Amino acid sequence: MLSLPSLLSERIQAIAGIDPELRPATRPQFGHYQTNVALRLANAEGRPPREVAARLVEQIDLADLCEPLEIAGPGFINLRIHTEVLGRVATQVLTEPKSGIGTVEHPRTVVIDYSSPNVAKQMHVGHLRSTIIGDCFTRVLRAQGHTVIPQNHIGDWGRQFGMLVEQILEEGIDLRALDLAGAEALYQRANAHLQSSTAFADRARERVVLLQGGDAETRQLWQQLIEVSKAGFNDTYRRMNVVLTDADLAGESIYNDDLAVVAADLEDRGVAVVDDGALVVFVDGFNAPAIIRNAAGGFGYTCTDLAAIRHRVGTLRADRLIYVVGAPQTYHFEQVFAVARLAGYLPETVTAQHVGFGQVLGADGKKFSTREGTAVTLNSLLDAAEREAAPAIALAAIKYADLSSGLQKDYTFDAQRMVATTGDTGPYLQYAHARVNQILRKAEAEGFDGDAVTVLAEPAEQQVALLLSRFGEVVAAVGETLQPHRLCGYLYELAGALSSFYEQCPVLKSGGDVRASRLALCAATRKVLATGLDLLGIEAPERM
RNA sequence: GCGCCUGUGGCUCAACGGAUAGAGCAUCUGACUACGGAUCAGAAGGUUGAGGGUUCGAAUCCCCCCAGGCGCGCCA
Repeated sequence: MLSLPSLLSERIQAIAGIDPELRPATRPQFGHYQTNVALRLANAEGRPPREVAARLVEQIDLADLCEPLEIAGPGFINLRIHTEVLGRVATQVLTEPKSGIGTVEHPRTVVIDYSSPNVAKQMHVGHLRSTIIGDCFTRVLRAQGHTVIPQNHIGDWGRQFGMLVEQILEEGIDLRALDLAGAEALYQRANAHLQSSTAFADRARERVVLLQGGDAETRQLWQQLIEVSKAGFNDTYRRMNVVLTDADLAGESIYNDDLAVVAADLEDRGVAVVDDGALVVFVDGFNAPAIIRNAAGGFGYTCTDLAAIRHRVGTLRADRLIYVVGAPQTYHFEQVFAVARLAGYLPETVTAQHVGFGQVLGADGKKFSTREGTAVTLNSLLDAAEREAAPAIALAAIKYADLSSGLQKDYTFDAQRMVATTGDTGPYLQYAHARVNQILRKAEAEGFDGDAVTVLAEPAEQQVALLLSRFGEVVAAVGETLQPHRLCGYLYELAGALSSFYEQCPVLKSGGDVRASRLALCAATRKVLATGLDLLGIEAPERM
């Protein structure tokens, strides 16, 4: 079914010939929607905007959906939806399984690269955002009918394993008794050892060769480190209530055998050239070449990312790639994408997007770190929020704080502000849901009788219905623009409209058709709040 | 040196080239024998970092500055 806003747009476009860029009205007196289509056409036609608007209003056929169109200001056309139509749409939101979220016409196969912690290190602040944002994308795109393949690109390969394995052997550690925090402590000891002893550094280097060569003992210890780390990651994922599973693990190591293949392929086809002993690709617009293989013969993360693209497009059949990785990596991904295009690993039909996000800052507005100067662990952030509120609320608070402002910006982790139940916060939305749920619970106890929104006499009722009709559009916009804060803003507006509504309009105490209609409106709102919060990865409690 | 991001009321953030720049927090006024006041209604608070330009129209686009952050060949 075509959503109400798209239906209106289509009708206007049929006459105007261009996308009307329909927008919610900026003020109540301007109705429900406005379009500036006449203003834009006036330029091309060389006629006064209001004259153009008058012609359009005469020809556009919207009598079944709207009150008579109005021309206002410099030439805006304002639309006011019939209340019967609003009621019908609100009822559909209640009736339809997907609450107005449209299934996309052309489903895509989307690979989303997110979370990506490193083996033998606890998850830190940086992983918080990637995990929350990626989880939201997975939920939204799946709801739209896309096939989503999350890829948790964990750091399970590289030189650090040389020193880790050597340290394990030297200390005689039994890895089965180790947890992730213990593994991280081991990492730090190994690193210090590496700095202080050239003999150890030499052994670590040799151990890397053994690991790459498939030496059994080395591989076994490496594998055990991964198991220990996975257990730790999964504890955190469970705590965060995200959809990632072991099936989504696709660590760097799985591309190990492809690295030399990619390098040879690029070199053979002349995409890459040897320069200063390294195999590199020069790309226009980049002031440094992409290094595929360093002069020592090693492969860096550029090569790994290229191999991953090849795999994701060639084997997983993805036609959209999304990387949820911090903003500092923007340059890297632009370059990797450019190289992949040159090499043909990324055909024109496949889109690739890096969703860079800003840093999480401490309460002092500076880079988040412990007193010792090390990065703050993700679990300690969850702990901090849980000191302010119950776990389900604390988690909602963190996720909402993370998703509700633009992703590019840094944001300050302020536990007290996040868990506030007033204002634009996760807990406020949860509260709105819990409260409307209480009304419905009582109604259900005495025989729920609202299944259609039929009466919308009050402005507060109309406002709720109007917002409900926009849900599908908002979700579609998030799927397209990858901006979760739009959904947050929408849900906050809906929760506010709901609060105003039940302040002004008694539900249980009203009677007859009005009561039934208001109950249906409540039910539709509860459904959209719960569905919307779920898309953000936030639980909608029945009571608080 | 080059490049990217950010700059909006005291604070935290919206605004997809459009009407009088919107919210929340904090502050001040109101509304409770309540469908849970964890709420609602209202007030006050802005030359959108500065200056030019494009446009019928600029927080938004272009140019030049200023401030802060982050990147830019052999780590990932």
